[in-house]
This record gives sequence, C-alpha cells and structure tokens, in this order.
Amino acid sequence: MNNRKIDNLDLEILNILQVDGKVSNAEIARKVGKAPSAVLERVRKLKQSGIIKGYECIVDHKALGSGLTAFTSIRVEEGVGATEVGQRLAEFPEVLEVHYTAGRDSYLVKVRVEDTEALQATLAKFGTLGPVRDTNSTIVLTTVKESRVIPLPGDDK
Amino acid sequence: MNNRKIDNLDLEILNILQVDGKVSNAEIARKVGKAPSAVLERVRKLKQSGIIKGYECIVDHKALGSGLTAFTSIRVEEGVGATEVGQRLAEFPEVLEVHYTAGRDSYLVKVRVEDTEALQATLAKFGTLGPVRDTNSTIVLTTVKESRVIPLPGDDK
DNA sequence: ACTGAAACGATGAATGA
DNA sequence: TCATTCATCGTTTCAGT
Repeated sequence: MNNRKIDNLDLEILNILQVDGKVSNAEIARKVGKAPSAVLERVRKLKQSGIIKGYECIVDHKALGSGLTAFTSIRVEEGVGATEVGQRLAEFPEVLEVHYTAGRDSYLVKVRVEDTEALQATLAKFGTLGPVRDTNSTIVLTTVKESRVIPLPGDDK
Repeated sequence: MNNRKIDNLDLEILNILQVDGKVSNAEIARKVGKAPSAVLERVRKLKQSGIIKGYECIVDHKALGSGLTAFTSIRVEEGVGATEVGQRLAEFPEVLEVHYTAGRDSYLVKVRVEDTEALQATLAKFGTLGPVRDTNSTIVLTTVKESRVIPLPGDDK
C-alpha cells in the first residue's frame, strides 16, 4: 500500500478500467497513445500500490436467485464488541455491504436474498450476534442505478 | 436478455468469475476440466443472455478523492414524476446507487464524495430536482465490507 | 455441447533510450 | 518512464465428433 503519485495518465487509465474492467492493456495503450508495455507497468504499479483493488464480474442477481435487496440498520450496544459485530456481519455471504455509521451506534448493511422469507431468516441470524439491540429493514422495490464507478479528476479535462 | 437454462457448469464458471473478474478462460477451463473454447462459448452466452452484465475495476476511492460515503434517504412527492426523480439522481456521477424503497415513497441513494462540504453541495442539488420533499443523510464512518458477490447455488455442492 | 488444431493477438520480460 | 523486440500464453475460429 505504497503512496504513489498519481498523474493524469494514471487517471486516464483508471477511467477506462472503471467503465470496463475487461479491456486489454493493448487497447488501453491505443487509447492513451502509449506502448502496451508502458500501460502494463502503470497498471501493475496501480495494483501494487492498492489503487486498483481488483476486478469483479457483475452478474444479474435477479436471475440467480437473489432477487430481493434490502438495507438493514442494526443497532448495537455501545462499547466493547461493537466492532466485532461488523466482522461477524461481513461473514454472511448474503450480506454484501457492512458500513458502520455515525449518529446512532449502528451498522447499515446491504442484504441480497431470494425473498422475504429468506430475509427473515437472515434477520433472525443477526439477532443471535450478541450486542445487537434491534434491526430496521428497508426493502428495495426497484434499483435504478448500482455502480462502483467514482468520478475521477481526469473527467473534466 | 434471453432466458437460458443455467446448469452446474455455468454456476461453477460464475463462481470463479465473481471472485476474480480477471481470470482467463484458459484458467477457468483448467479448473472446471473443459477445453478453453468450451468455456469461451459458455461465458459468451452468459454475457449475451444478460447473466453476466459486465466487468468492473475496483478502485480505492479514498485514495482517489472520494473518501466520504453517505447513504441519503430522499422523500419525494407521491404520484407523477416520482420515477423521473430516480433517473435524475442516477445522472449524478457521485451518486453510485439509486434504490426506490418501500414504505415511505422515497429513494435511498449511495453517495461518494470528497468531504462533508461536497456532500452538502450534492444535497443542495438534490433539492432542486422538483418533487423532492426532504433528505436524510447517514454518514459512513468505516466500511467493513463492500462487494457484489452473491452466493450461488453451486456453493454448497 | 465439447474437443483439438491452428491463426491471431495480448502478455510480460529484457534491453536500451 | 517509455519504446522496441520477442518468446510465451491466451483468445478465438472452425472443422469434426
């Protein structure tokens, strides 16, 4: 996790990769006007320094038995064991995201399961985690956008 | 978006790709014991049928100027124009996710910006979107897990 | 649907500017 | 840090089963 200096070329490369993680180095090289080996070096260093964390294949969760998305707020007892609850929550495969949030000593988790029945089962498991006080779920009806692409400084240049 | 029948081999391939979107077809072929061309055909059909939606490069948002994550609940006026608000919200690059949720006629959006000042600016933009009544933001302090990988039926076999 | 072979293109390392 | 070259490996097409 070295702290590299990121220049415009890095941002160009990252912008291309954010939109499509499957583009080849050779194609990136063509787009940015550099040799493939130069791009390879850049990408490798971005990976090494932790700027590029990895690559994910985006699948259609609705077609694969996880059609129900919910956001659940989980209140935990303050103090000892609070951070441990987050780790435990993260271990559930149906829990895609675990965020510790400000304000009310609670976690906000994103859950993806088959149906409401499965959600109930998951919530029941949350209840057994120790210092969990109560949970509050919001069910997603439709998802308009779901992405990880963040705006990079290179966008407006 | 054709409705293909997904068999065990498809699930095996998807499980490999979900964990690492950059594995080569040749390596998948080795793992599942098939020829590379066979895997290529499978992956191509999964892509064509919409099961595989794409590939994303996961970047370190903290290192790239989007260190603040927030979940904002946006109440909208019922009735006409409600779905349009979702489309408008999705157009903001700093808005990564837009979910229409049950219960209170509201959107839940995931926002990723530089700091609280930038968040304030984004919230101000939300206010100009027409039928928006009020917003309620929850700031993320630490993210324990953030993934898109869903559990597939092939996992327990 | 899968195999195997063959052509093509990308990867990745070495060298040098 | 990048370009060039080159051996190696992956991708992709196609004929055959």
